Amino acid sequence: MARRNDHSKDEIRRLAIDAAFVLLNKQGIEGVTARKIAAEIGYSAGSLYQVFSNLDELFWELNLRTQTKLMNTLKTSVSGQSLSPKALLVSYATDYLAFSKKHPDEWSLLFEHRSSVQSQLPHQMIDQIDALFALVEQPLKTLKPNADSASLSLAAKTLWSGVHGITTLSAHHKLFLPVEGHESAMINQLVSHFLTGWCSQEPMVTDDPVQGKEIAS
Amino acid sequence: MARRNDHSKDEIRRLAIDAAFVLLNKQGIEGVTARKIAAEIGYSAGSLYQVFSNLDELFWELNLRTQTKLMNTLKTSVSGQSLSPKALLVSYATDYLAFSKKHPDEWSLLFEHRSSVQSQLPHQMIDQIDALFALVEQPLKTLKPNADSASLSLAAKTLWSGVHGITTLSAHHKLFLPVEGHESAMINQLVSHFLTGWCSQEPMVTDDPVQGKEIAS
DNA sequence: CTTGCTTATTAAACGGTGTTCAATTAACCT
DNA sequence: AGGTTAATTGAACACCGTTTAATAAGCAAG
Repeated sequence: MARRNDHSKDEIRRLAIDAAFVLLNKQGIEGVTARKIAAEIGYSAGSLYQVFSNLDELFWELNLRTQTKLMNTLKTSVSGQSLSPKALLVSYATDYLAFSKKHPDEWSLLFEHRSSVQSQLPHQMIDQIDALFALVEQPLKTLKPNADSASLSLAAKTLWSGVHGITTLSAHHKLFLPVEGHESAMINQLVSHFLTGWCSQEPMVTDDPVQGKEIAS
Repeated sequence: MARRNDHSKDEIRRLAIDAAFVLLNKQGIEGVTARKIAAEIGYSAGSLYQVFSNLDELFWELNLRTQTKLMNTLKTSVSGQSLSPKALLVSYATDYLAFSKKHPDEWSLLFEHRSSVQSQLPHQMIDQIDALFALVEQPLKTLKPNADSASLSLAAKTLWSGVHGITTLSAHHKLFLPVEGHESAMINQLVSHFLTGWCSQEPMVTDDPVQGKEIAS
């Protein structure tokens, strides 16, 4: 058959992404294949290549969708409430962890997918990342109103990397399989202690206790 | 051909793992395929299944090898030196990060590989993990000699999850691509602040600032 | 209304993957 | 020497992403 004109290219793109997202959550990453997506939307696999240059492009779209969803979750869950800076950060972190548990395959794809053609992430993705760190920096700025932008950015990245570490190890059941269910306590501990240390920190500390140790490239 | 008796089963197993390890580092995870491994050791792909029940089993062996190597790196790099607890932890963390940069594919396989048949990790792997956390708990115990085993364990897991988070986001170029090269500063900051907070902590704090927030399973 | 052009669509093919299996045959045992 | 055992392999199977030639539906012009 040819030129059915049932759907425009944009419609097919959206249909494919929708179907792939459902497949991702139903069957996991391995379940998202060109032929399955195509079958799901009533087209053949080849047709996908009229709309995506390759499957990687579709995976980027899935990840963008996941990240948008994650950001909306974080933003809306604390909306209205007026929490202390620390409570706010713990709340964000808890939601981050909860999201990874609720949508494990979306989360895995977001952080595990490696583009074969490592171009650079789409600007919408960068925007989402910026928005995430803006969210984290906000309560930090409340705690340290005089901190400059660079140190706020660094603190946010450090803290959130820690939260991400707890989340990713928990999600993949790595490194401490036997003892689970302690993630919540770990998040509380990490945020609490980091904030205590950060707030009690002398401004402008070089902070390099191990001399002569450099990272080998 | 049949029954060449060139090698025993154990020898073939070892040959295959060796070849796969070389392939992993030369061609990345995608480069480790049954046919390539077999060709490398002068056998056919089918022969691998006389020695492994499937390729997953071989991947476990690769990961075990990587983890052992990582542990040896951590242990030997600070041997002899007498560092402060904090400097010791920073040193471990720096080595952890450096390892991920030096052997990116080994590291990726270790933390990204998902067994299709999710049995349970081999006991040697569990032993290595225990050894890692023993290493981390040691300086923590120096800092807090009276801490009970459970809180030491929790602190070690929390701190190391944070270190792992920095490492994994750095290794995968995720979440903060634009600003790189700050990993070292982040590690220093994380360890410093966490230790400050942990040491100044009142013993037996329930530590739950956000009430009514539970993680949805 | 028919002709012809355009192009969306697909089935088939290509080279790859992990895995299985019948056939082969070398090594061992009697 | 002959028979048994089992290591080894090539081919097959069912997938995968991707490409492509063939098809045919829609459209524009005559």
